[in-house]
Amino acid sequence: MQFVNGPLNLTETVLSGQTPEPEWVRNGSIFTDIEILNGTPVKYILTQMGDTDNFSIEAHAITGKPTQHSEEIAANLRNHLMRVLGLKDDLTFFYRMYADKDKVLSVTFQNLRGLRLMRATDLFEALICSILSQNNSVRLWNRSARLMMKEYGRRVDFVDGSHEFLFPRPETLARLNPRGLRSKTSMGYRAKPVVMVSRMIVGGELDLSKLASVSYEEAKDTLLELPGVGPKVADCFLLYGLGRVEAAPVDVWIHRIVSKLYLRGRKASRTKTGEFLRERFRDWAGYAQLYLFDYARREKV
DNA sequence: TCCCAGGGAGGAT
DNA sequence: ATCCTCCATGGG
Repeated sequence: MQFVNGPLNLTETVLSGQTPEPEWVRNGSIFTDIEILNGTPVKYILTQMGDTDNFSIEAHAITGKPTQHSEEIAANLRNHLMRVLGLKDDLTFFYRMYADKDKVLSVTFQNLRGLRLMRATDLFEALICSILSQNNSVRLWNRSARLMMKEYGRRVDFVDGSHEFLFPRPETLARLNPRGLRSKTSMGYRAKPVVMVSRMIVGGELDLSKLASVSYEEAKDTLLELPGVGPKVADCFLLYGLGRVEAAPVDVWIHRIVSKLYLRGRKASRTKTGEFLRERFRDWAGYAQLYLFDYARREKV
């Protein structure tokens, strides 16, 4: 890949529980996802070649019609991967800056080198996934998302005979009875806010794209008005959906590890923990949070 | 059986 | 502002 800043660990990145979209399907070191690229559904199969620091990404693209221009699709896919895998983020700079500056954070660099922030392709998808993740495990919210796609998403057939289901549109989810959605996806009480937010978008009360052009604080205040959206889900959407790298979602893992590693075991509130991360790491707060989260979860701190 | 998972809402203090 | 309790669901 051209114009990549620093290393990549594709497996760690995809499996790190981020909420821009449902986790890509994994088969060993091969990952599969589908996306609408320039109006065309594309199924792509990825493998990282080489190693973390000297890599390339091998990609096979499969489309729905045999007549599409492969060069254009390849270019679209390249742009898509650059964005969704955060390949422009200057990880080398990040590591260098905090190697001396923060001995706590830099410890996590050891095993997580090449871990990157993913970015959403679709804002609605990112918001719904973030809502599903509340008080839930990565495994379970992904299961609910997949069930929802299969039940309510548009089916796309590919030239190799396979088929996939897209993430449902807000119009579709807005029409549902929350209890029906709940029974088919086992998302529990999260079904109600999922439907309510969908209805707000369809009704024009909520325009997620508008949040991209306002300040972090203003966007967060707007998000906190939404049902099922508190500080953590709002920050997840700001970070993974809108790409606001100064956002630092505070979940149980971050709350624990920041208290332990930075505050000598003193328990700060979740609000204070978020403020601490944002003030300390500024434009790298999202990355600091990602590394501390993955480290905490991996080490079970 | 209890506790936990990338929490949020509503209420009481 | 901070501290309850409840909210579904499945895994350990």
